[in-house]
Amino acid sequence: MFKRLSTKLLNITIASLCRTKQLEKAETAIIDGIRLGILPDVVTYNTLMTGYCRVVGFDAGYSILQRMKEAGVNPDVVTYNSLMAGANRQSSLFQCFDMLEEMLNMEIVPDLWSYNTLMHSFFRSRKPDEAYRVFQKIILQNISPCQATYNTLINGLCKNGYISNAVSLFRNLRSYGYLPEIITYNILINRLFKSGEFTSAMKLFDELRDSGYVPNAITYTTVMKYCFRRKYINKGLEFFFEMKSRGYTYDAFAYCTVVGALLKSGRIQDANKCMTNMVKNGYELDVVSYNTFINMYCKEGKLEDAYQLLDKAEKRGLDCDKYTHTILIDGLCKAGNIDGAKRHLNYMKMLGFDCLVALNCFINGLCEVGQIDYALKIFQSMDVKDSFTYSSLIQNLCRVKRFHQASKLLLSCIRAGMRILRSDQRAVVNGLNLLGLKNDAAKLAVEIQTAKLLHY
DNA sequence: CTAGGGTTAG
Repeated sequence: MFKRLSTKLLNITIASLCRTKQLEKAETAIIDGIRLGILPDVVTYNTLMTGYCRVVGFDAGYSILQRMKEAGVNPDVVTYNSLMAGANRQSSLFQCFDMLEEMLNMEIVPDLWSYNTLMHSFFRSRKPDEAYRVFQKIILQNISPCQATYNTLINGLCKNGYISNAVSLFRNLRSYGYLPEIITYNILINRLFKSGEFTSAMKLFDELRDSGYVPNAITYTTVMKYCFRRKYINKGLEFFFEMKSRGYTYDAFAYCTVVGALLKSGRIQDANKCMTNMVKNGYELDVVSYNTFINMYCKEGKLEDAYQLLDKAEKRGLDCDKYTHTILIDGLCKAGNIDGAKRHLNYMKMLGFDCLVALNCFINGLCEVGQIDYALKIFQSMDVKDSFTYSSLIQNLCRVKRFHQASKLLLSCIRAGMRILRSDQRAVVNGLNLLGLKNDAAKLAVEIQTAKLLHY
């Protein structure tokens, strides 16, 4: 009896340590427990495994499976659900599937959560048909879906372009005996915004309030973000004040959203005040918060402070991401430090990050200092480009009246199926006209129309 | 074990 109670206590300790990412301490606690004769059980290992999946990754989590077998503890359905979730977190459908198969081979019966996770994994990998088949399997096996099943389904349908199906599922939830939760609203509101349906999303937001729910931090952060995107800065800020008045400032998500918008709209002092408030709240900075801070310093022109912060983040053991480096490269370009930007870009490449946005910033920076031909050379060396890449070059080619080159780029952009700013298109056509090249201008206009027909 | 929110370039 005493021992069972102790294992329970051990498990609570491990859970708390894993939640706060203190894996080493969790390991120590297990060893200390064994010394005292408290043996870890399946729950101990499952908890530890979840921790490793979250903090390190799937492989690290999977290695726990070996350890538990060696310790003579048999894995159960939760073990495999946890591994499936770990695989899903790093978007590995095949590993998720492997885990399901391994579970079946071990004659462990999958439960609702196994299917929820598998469905989620299919949706994430853009396989909506397979995902839906998992849902049907749940129903056919007479397992009662839970709220999360429907939430996952609604989110996945939206993500894969079936918004109207998701909306009607949402509307029918009551008839299946489920009340939409706040999380269900949040999912649909976010997805409606993401697909450009601003008005419907805002309507659903009102409906959420009318249904007697109080929006939570996630609802507010979502709504704010898309208000800001539409340049409704003050409207977004009103929501921020409203959420603050409700006490929802326990994490950095809202602050980063607000500061990002303030920086974009040039309200740098306000951004600074906001960040100061965030720090005052005592929240420990994570990578995104650092990025936002670094971005602020760059916009203030304080590159040295920005680099000092990068240093601090790295010393704290945080893994900087592609945003961190892109922000710095853009900062260097905007400060006119092309050599520095080039150096940082090489460093970023060496680290293996996706450099598309950083390269776009660099191209922009090169054009800004008149090195268009160098920018074109970079452009040609890129194997992935987007409309931003084209846009910078087209605008700058127009600026120096190289309209023929601009029109070539414009056409290849549209032919590659990318949307491009109307103002860019006009600039090229008008430019040719201005030079008296009426025929070329007319021809380009026709070619643009034809290319668009094929793609939009 | 689980579903929803944040940061980059025109």
